[in-house]
Amino acid sequence: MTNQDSTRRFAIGDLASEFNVSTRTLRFYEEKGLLTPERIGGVRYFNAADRVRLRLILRGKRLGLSLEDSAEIIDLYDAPQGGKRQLEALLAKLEERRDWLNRQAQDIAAALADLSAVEQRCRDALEST
Amino acid sequence: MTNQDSTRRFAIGDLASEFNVSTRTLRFYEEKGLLTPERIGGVRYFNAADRVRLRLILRGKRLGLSLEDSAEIIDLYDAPQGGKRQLEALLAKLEERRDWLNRQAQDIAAALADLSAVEQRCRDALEST
DNA sequence: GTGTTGGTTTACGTTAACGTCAACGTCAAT
DNA sequence: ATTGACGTTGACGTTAACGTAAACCAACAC
Repeated sequence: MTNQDSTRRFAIGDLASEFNVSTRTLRFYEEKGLLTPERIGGVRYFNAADRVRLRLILRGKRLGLSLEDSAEIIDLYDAPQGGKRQLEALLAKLEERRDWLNRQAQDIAAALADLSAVEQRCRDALEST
Repeated sequence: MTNQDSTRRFAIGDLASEFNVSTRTLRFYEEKGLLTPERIGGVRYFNAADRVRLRLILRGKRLGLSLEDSAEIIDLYDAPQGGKRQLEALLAKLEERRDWLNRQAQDIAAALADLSAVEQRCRDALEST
């Protein structure tokens, strides 16, 4: 049962093809401190945590975040430790993020509404053919 | 009652401050064919349609679209005319867009879920203080 | 008439996020 | 021993989306 567990390591090519990004991209992410693969004889080996971070980075990208923003957020996520002061600051940041995500959701809802309207006009136009 | 109506024109500075973008940005958008202001003695005057397009462009940006993508979509929206063939092609494109928007919504939902989890851990950590 | 405000064009600069070589090492298979 | 697949480090190239500066015009305020 200890197969797909958290001790697994991934070569750069494997991770790249799994997430459909280039190896260059992964090296770039390491360079930027977004990923921190282990090095064995110069060769990179990514672990499960790196994989999770990569997933979050790519989701962030899809949502229109810069790598820097994603990095900041992910670091926040990894960080629920520290004093009361720190934790409260973290909660505040999380609140900001939540607001942002809700605004994004509103934009999407609006876009979907617009799209439906256009679609309707389009169907009407097809009717009158 | 004909005040804020569709015949209004906007100077570049007005539109810029209303949408909180630079005038450079508006000129750039014109250059790219995203906006097509009228010219009176060399000076740009934007109309209500330009304003709508600008709103859509900025929403597209927030959702992570490139200007080119936004342009294509907006042009689609403006275009429900043409033959049956065209209309059906348009419907297909709209469907793609809808799928994309739904995926975006899923990403947001996932991000919100993650955020809630972190928030919970954070509150727990605050409890044990 | 001389600022101040708001517009114009032209053109070079900048940043992010990689792409794209080049030149090289390494290990297993033929 | 050489071929091929996979890895490495530079280092320069590219594209999008503007920023920024220079040099200019037009109108209005004082």
